[in-house]
Amino acid sequence: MFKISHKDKNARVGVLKTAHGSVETPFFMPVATKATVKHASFEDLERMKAKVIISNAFVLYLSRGLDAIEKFKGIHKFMKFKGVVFTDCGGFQVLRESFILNTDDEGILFKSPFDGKKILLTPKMIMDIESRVGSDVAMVLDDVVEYGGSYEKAKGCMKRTHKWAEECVKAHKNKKQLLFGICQGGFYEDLRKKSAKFVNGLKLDGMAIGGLCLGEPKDVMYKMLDCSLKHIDEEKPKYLMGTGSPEDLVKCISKGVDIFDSVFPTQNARHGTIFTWKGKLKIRNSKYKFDKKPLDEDCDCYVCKSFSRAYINYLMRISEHVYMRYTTYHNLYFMQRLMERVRKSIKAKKFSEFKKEFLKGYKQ
RNA sequence: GCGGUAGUAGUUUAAUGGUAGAAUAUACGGUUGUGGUCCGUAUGAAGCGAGUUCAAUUCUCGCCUACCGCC
Repeated sequence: MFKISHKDKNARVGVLKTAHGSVETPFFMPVATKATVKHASFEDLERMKAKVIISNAFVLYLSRGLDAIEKFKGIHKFMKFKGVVFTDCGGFQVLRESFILNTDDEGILFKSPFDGKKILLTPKMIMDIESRVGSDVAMVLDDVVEYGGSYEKAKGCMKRTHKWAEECVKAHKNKKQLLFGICQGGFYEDLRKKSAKFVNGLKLDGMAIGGLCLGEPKDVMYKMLDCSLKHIDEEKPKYLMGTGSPEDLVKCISKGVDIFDSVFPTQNARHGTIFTWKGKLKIRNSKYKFDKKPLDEDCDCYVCKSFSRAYINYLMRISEHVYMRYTTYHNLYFMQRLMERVRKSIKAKKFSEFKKEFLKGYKQ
């Protein structure tokens, strides 16, 4: 399932083997919650060589996409996506106030944003849904606590997360599908340790660290990440959920993280923040009004080859929404190339140099 | 020429005899397991002149401008 091929200190390159092909880690997954990456066609994803995406099984279920997906014998054929698909479980949606009604030990009671119906999501149920979606990697149901939540609350969520993880392992029957666990623990060191140890002990194909990047200061996030990573077996694939800024990825990879997903690159793209090898560029700013340069001078994506900053700036100012397609494409392309360079440098045992140089050049 | 109506941020507008509110535009930030194309902060306004009044963007008059009607 997962094999580490190269190591450079804590950073590593590995291969994750799934029902729809093998992919090299570290990698970044664009988010396709509702079976599409916003403003990116699958042709676009193929062209930028994004081989893994993550969808949300629970949202697919709520949006009544499941019947059609089953008719197509799985989400890959439904979306016409040739790569690997992860599915998230809906646990993160507890942080959306308009979405959640209540949580107890049995599961999470949601109010569907699509039709207002009440739905109790249980571990068993999400395993069934994820299996029907037919993703390559399913995530267990977890209970996330917000930043600032009390120790007692974080502890309660953690215990629930553990109980549900056991139930998911029991309910998971799909042999073609890998199952990843998620550890929690809020922002308390002892809980992080406890949770990582517990979930690490279950029969799972990979380990995710959840509940981070929720608005906490960076030093807190890295501290909590360290606490979790320390208690996860080295040979397991390690997935940090929800983190997606270029600097964070490079830093987290140096700590041994293999897999990432986040809306950060796509959301920033829609809001006009462009990732470049020299750092963030806010394409709406007036200084780009007449700029003939490409979005990123060091990028060879088709957007950078075709269009000027002035043009994208203009499209955004007049709300011609096609700019989102261009900026989304560029940011995701950037993430893919970043991961390529990371893997290459680890293989050459030059990751720390790469990291140092990248972070030096990448201005906030 | 006569009569009517209206003049408030760049634009569209609100309220008011006493601190002129918003939307949009502009400027700059933010965004991290997607409730979206979002959010935050800042800049920015009474056509001109006179009168009444302690105080006028507000009431009165004149001028100017725009629109409408009439000759």
